[in-house]
Formats: sequence, structure tokens, C-alpha cells
Amino acid sequence: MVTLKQLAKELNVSISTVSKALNNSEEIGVETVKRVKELAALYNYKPNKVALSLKQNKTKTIGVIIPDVLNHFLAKVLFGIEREATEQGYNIITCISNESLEKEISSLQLLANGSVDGFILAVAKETQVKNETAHFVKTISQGLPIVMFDRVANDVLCDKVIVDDFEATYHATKKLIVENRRHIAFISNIDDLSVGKLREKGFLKAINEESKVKGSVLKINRLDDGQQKISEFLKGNRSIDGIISADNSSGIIAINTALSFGLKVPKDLSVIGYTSKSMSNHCIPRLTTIRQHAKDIGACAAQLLIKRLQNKSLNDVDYSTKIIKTSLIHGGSTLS
Amino acid sequence: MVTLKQLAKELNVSISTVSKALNNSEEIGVETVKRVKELAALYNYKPNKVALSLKQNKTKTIGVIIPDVLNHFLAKVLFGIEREATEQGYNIITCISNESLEKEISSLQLLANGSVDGFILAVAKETQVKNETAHFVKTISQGLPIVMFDRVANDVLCDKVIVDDFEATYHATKKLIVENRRHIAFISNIDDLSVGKLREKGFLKAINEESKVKGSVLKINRLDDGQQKISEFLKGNRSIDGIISADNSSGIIAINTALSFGLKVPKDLSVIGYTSKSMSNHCIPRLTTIRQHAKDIGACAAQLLIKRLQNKSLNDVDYSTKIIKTSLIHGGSTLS
DNA sequence: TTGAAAGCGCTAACAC
DNA sequence: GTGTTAGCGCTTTCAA
Repeated sequence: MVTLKQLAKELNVSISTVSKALNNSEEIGVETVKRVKELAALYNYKPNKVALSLKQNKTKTIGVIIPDVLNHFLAKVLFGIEREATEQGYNIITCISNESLEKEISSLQLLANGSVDGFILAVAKETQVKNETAHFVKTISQGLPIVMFDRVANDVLCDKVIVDDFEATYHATKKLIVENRRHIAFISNIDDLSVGKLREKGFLKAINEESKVKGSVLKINRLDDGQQKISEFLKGNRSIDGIISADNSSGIIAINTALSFGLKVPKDLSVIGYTSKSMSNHCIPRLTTIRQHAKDIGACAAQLLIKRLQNKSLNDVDYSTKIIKTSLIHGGSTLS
Repeated sequence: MVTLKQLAKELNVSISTVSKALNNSEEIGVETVKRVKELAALYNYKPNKVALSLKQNKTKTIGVIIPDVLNHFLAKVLFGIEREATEQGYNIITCISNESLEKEISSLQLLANGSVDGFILAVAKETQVKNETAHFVKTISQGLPIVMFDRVANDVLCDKVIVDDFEATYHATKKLIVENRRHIAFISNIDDLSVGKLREKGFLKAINEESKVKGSVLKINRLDDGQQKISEFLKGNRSIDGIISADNSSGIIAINTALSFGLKVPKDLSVIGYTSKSMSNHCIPRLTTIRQHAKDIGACAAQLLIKRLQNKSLNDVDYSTKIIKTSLIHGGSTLS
């Protein structure tokens, strides 16, 4: 990499002249500017990012801590973050907490040494289960803002971007009720996450509002064999005629299982899930889906963080929680 | 963030004394070391990463350029890279090329300003189609090593990690032939990728070795409706009794479609795909799958790069290409 | 045993 | 219009 020093030497001018010329300073003569720029272009000069970061005490880099990149939703949020960040001239350093509190803490600490200007993260499962928040508070108090998305720690004061999980699941359940379904099951393998709990609550509210509708809940451990669990469940509850799936796989498995029993979808059984677009065609008919607009969530989180980074005057009072509305996409596994 | 300067001031010693004490230099008296370390611990001192990078002219950061994080395979490789990198004390800056040559070039340029010590990447689709390699060569000549995985540019001299796509697809096809399948279809929506082509070649080789076996190929554009395409294809080719899917969805869709036609799997139709574990249960029976060990690919790529970064004596002669062997996982969609 | 000083690459206030 | 200088936070050589 060429440095200002080398350019200066070759041009027989001082380093600061070169610097100013490249930064279009008014002070420098047009002729000099031209000479400098030509040589810089020739050598493909680019200002050293590290030196700039040191000088300006900001890295233009965001630390992103994702619990699990194999989760399609989270990967899509990452995609949204990356795009927005890149557009605004920020890089992202990605850490994968693997749902572990310890890894989450170490990632936070590791990057809180000047590597990044702030964080975007979804809280790890273990962290939510143990309800641990000290590491977040500490990071923020060190001057590194955090934006949480999807899985948030309610007690921590910071910007947040969430989905209307409760509302969306409530309305999805209502929709099945309107379709005249009388025994609706809620299937979830994310019972331990805040979003999983919210979705269940939304479901239960809708069920409890209707005396003639029966509700059942099936919780699946992630280590369980989903196909087998769902198969047993449906066999043991023959009256089920509607299903809400809280995670991105159970709805698909439920449809395929029901079909293998000879049931007709959506005639005998109506299903709605939180599956992503690319998976929603893994059953015939396609799954009717609650879209979370993951990309928008990522973009929104990035915007919130960058805004805060660039506007020092924002103070603790200004923390905002953005709710990204879901949409219901009809896929054929429901009547309409 | 506390700096050496602040510690020095408070302790009434010089900056260099503090630095040496914290780095366990023999020069400094035990008593001083103790005092320094205590205060550093109290203030939770951490050496500023940016300053270290500037001083040592290396960032301990790897640039990772992924064509698409929503691709489960690529996401899993990213996971493998992240884990190995973290273990070895490296951070990763992730860029998503979105299969675009332009974004790939700009990501490379953007990080080649001192932000990273080297790159791990899979070549974008557009780059492969246009057979563009100049940007890779330029980056390497600037002293930033590249490790390519999965989708590689053969002409570029660098370390590579690939899968035995040709072999694996050849053997999978052979397996169907041994099962006495007589009309085997190859379905792919990744025809434009190097790996897609290799898989097709492996398929064709196996087919061409057997005169009594008929082969058909269905190429799906990513914008097409996969369900519809596959449905039409199977309807138009009733004799098909075996399917090899090159991508991670077509195999699942094919099974579900066949079942909806009333066919029995695997009795009437045998299917093998490249699907990932989490998706392989999106059909009943489960899809027999060629596992690519994506995590291992990522780990291997990271190891290769870090080894090169730490061993300046490695020269161009030493470039290696690692082949990660696939495994065939029986899932019920084949007879054995 | 400790400290002063140089330097990594850059910017900017201040001289000339 | 151009150059000198200091300083961002750190390591390291050399001097005391």
C-alpha cells in the first residue's frame, strides 16, 4: 500500500500538502492538486483505514452479534444490516454467539476495544433463559451503543427493533377461527425465546376469546425429531383442523404429515406458519405465511445505530423501539 | 476506554513502563508490575485494537465475501469460518456480494485499505458467468492473500477449498442405477455456477456409462416457480423413476410433487439431493442427502488463510487445493 | 529498573 | 500556497 509519505517524497512536497490536495483543500494550488492526484491515481493510493480510525477515534465499523446464521430469519436480518451499513459507508464485523451467553459476552468484550463503534444484536437463547443483562449495560456505559432486534432484553435501555409477534399470531389464529376451525393447535420449537412466548400468548388470547374453539399446544425441543413429534401429536388429536406454527419448519412438516395421513389441506386442515419464502414451497399446497420482513428489520436496526453514532446529541431519553409490521401471505394452506 | 497514558499518569510512571509491565517484560520490577496490573484490572484496561493494528501493520481481521447468506450452505460455511477464526484470535468482516461482480469488486477494494489481512470468498455468480478474475489477481498482488471455497476461479493462483462435486454426483447417480432405476432426471437451479456444472457432468458421466439407462435434465431459472416447473416436468416424463437434485430445494419439491401425484417414494421414485440437514425433513420420507460438510469447508479455508498470514515464507509455489469429501446420508427417499 | 523518543499513517492547527 | 508540528495509542530501541 502506498502512503502519503511516499507520494510526498516522489513529488518533492510535504506530507500535509499531499493530504490537503487529496482532500480538496482550498489552500493548495490547482497545479499542485493536479500533480498529486495524478500520482495518487497512478499508484492507486487509498487512505489507510486503520490510521484514519486511530486519528478520528471511530472505525465506521459495526459489530453484529447473531445467535445463529443458519436460522433463515436471522440470516436475512444480517443481509439487511449489511446492505444498509454498506450503503452508509460502514463495515460489519460478524460474531456468531451460537445461542451461548458466554460467547455473547466474549464477543462484546472482544470488540469493545476500539474495533467497532457500536453493536447490533439479537439476544442469545441462553441469555434470555438466564435473563442476564449486565454485559449489555456495561457495554453501553462504555460508550458503545447497542441496537437489539427481534429478541430483545426489555430491561436494557437501548434502541430496539421488533416484530408484532403477539398481534400477528393473534390475527392469524383469528383467521383460522373465521374459517370455522374448531380445534386449533399451536406448534413451536422456539418456546424458550421471547418471540416464541409472545407468539404463544397471541395464540392463546385468540383462543380464549372464543368459547367454542379448542386450543392445543405442542412444544418441540430442538433436539427432538420434529417429524415424529408432530406425527404422534396429530394422531393423538384427530379433531385438529387448524395449526399455527411459531417456527419456520413445523408448519411445513405438519402439512406434509397430514397429507401422508390422507388429510386434505386446506379442506380438512388449515395451516399458517412463520416460514420464510424460500421454504414455503416445501409443501403442496404452499404454506400460508406470516412474513416478518427480516431485511427491513436489519435495515432499520442499522439506521437506528448509525443515526445514534453520528448524532452525539441523542441522549438516553431518545431511545426508540420500532415495530416492523408483519404481512400475511396466502399460500394455499388456508382457505383464503 | 482507558489508555496507557491515563494509567501512567495516575501511577506516576512513564507510558513505556506501563506498556512493558502489562506485557510481562523482564525489565520491570515485580512491585511496579503488580501496581500497574492492579490499576489496569480496576479500569478494565484493554489495548486499543486500532493502535495495535497500525503499529504492527496487521489487523488480525479476515474479510469474508459471501455471495448470498440466505443460501444455507454458504451460511454454514460462514459459521465454520467464524468459529475457526475466533478460535485463532481473528475477527471477520463480512460482505455480501449478492452474486454481483460489481459488489464483489467494491468489497475487495473497500477492505484492501488496511482493514483486513486477507480474504476468504466464494466467487459470485456474475463473476463466474463473465469469467472475470482481474480483481482477484490485483488484490493478491497487493499482498492480500485470498482463499476461495466452493465456487473457485481456476485460473487464479491461490489456496482453494472445494467439494468433490463431480465424484459425489457421479456416485449418487450410480447408486440410483444400482437400485435399478432406468430413467433418471437431473434437476438443477444452479446451472450457472461452477459447482452446478460439475454436478451435471458427474451425473452425465454415470448415465453415459450405462446404455440401458435414460437421463433427462431439467434446468430451472431461479425466478421460475419451482413447484410448477417440476410438476410439469414430471407429468411430461412419466417414466422417470430416479432424481438427482443439484440444489437444496428441488429434491424436496420433487418428492412432494410426486407424492401429490400418488406416486410412492422410494418404491416408484428414488430421490437424492444436496439439501441441508434442517431442510431434509421437509418431506416424508426424508430426503437422502449428499452432505457437503460446510462447516469443515469454512474451518479449512480459515486455517489455510491464517497459516499463510502467519507464515510469510510460504510462497506462490505452495498454494494448495483442499478437497472436502462429501458423505451420503440415507434419508428414506432411496431404497438404501 | 525506568524513561525518552521514534514511528506506524493520517489530519489539522498553526506558522511561514 | 506550502511546510512544520503535534497527536491519535501503542511498541520498542536506546539511553540513563
